Amino acid sequence: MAGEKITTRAEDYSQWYLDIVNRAGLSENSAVRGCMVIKPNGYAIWERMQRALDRMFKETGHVNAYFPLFIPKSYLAKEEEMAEGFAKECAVVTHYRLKSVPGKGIEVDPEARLEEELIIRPTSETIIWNTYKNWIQSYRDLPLLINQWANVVRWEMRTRLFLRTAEFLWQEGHTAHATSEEAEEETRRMVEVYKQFAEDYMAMPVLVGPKSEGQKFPGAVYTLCIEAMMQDKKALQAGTSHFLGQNFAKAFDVKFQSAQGKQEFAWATSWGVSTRLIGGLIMTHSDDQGLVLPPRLAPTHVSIVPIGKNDEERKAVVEAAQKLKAAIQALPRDDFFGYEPIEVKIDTDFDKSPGFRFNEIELKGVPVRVEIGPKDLAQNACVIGRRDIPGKDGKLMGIPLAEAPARIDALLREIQKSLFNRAKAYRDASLHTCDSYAEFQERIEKEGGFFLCHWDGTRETEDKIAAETKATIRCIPFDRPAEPGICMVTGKPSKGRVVLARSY
RNA sequence: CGGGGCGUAGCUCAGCCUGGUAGAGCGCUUGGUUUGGGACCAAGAAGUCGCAGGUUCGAAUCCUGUCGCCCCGACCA
Repeated sequence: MAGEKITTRAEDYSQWYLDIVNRAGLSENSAVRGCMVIKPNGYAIWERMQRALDRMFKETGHVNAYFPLFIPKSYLAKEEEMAEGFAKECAVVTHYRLKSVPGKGIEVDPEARLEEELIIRPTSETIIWNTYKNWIQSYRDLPLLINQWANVVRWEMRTRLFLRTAEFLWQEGHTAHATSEEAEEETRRMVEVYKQFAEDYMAMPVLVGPKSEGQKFPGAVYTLCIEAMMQDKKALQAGTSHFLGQNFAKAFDVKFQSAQGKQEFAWATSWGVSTRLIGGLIMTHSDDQGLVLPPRLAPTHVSIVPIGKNDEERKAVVEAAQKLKAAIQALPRDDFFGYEPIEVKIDTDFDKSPGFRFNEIELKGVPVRVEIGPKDLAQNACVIGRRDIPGKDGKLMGIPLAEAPARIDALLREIQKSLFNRAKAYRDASLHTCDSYAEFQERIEKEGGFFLCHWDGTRETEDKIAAETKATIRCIPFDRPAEPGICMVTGKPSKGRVVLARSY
């Protein structure tokens, strides 16, 4: 396995993605169809994401709680649109006991059929609003701002590691408010939190805005999203925030008494991001050498590679590496790394050649690599390599060891910025304005990308475009120019441009 | 659920057409030599050939069934 190069993006983009996931040890397919095992290297990235997001949720007034995995089947039926949207992909629990059958092993005990079948949550609105009914009586109980970190199951027909799996990890925020305005504010606030997380931590530029009617969450009045462009120019829905109106309050009879003494239904939002973000992270930054991680989400920030031929040399370079590690970790901490120390690993695997070790570290996406060999030590220096410029090109030679910690600290911040800038330049270069449907059809096929086009706002036209081009309306960006025009398909009036793209 | 492909060592795969002792490369283990961009030598461990049945003196190989995986399509807030 080691020693082999990964498939290049130009050769086969899907295979490249799978190679990165495999070789960087992020996840693998499990014995259960459609379900992945998240391996330690992959889970460490998720933990970093969780930490940053959780802090942002707390800062906006939310608290965590936990609701059950199982949902009575009848709950799903209470909100009609949701039932319709999710019915086709629900796993159902029908029995609560097995029995041992001599000669046949273990079988489901037919005597142990559940009176009411349970579905495994595809999302938790129903069980949560059923609970909120008991929690909300007065306007003084509002707003209720709750988040949960959980797993959900959606029985997908075709799965891809991280991007679409039958079971995945996510967070789902579920809030209740006294007024429509407050709930809409919350919906907007949380999509902005997602944007900030995507751009500041993942270094992944996103478009922000509502989904079209055809693409919104079932049960929502409207859905806001962040939408990112991958390196193959396909779109990835990276996070969604839904304004649910009073749909769930009505379905579960959640009323409160207002200050004026009236009984009113509560207003709801829900919002979520998932382990899919890891797929987005990979496809935004990684290259043909392997994974590239933005420093703020990298589990290891710096790998030090001591180089030496014999015990005497090795002892000296390892000592220098340890001293450097201590000096880096003693740097003052700030918000950039969440007030945590810079993570430094020392790679003492002298049995492998230095070249092999450099390549392995690049493959794993570590942002900064430091090389310390006898030649460096002779002049009290080291070599610093940056992952965003792989190979020898990114090496800074002869950095004095005394200066190295400060240089590394600055470099990590620079890499974070440069990854974002590079991704944004790439995205912007493939963000086109297009007024002719014929031109759109040709370009979406030949070059791909995001296309800002006029659309008449109807479901029929959206469906027609999807059927003919496999492209969907990804987002109606908030910052689109207020520029009325005519729909490129039907010639009917359009209020402004929407973003069309093929997507994951 | 339709169309195509594939199940042989941890991984990638050859062997199957034309039945006759289970193979290679990588990885792994041990020992030695190496080490500044994917080192080398030697020895070694490792496989119910997806599963079940059938044909045959004899099946990885032929036949039937079955399970699983991958790709394309349908589906996907």
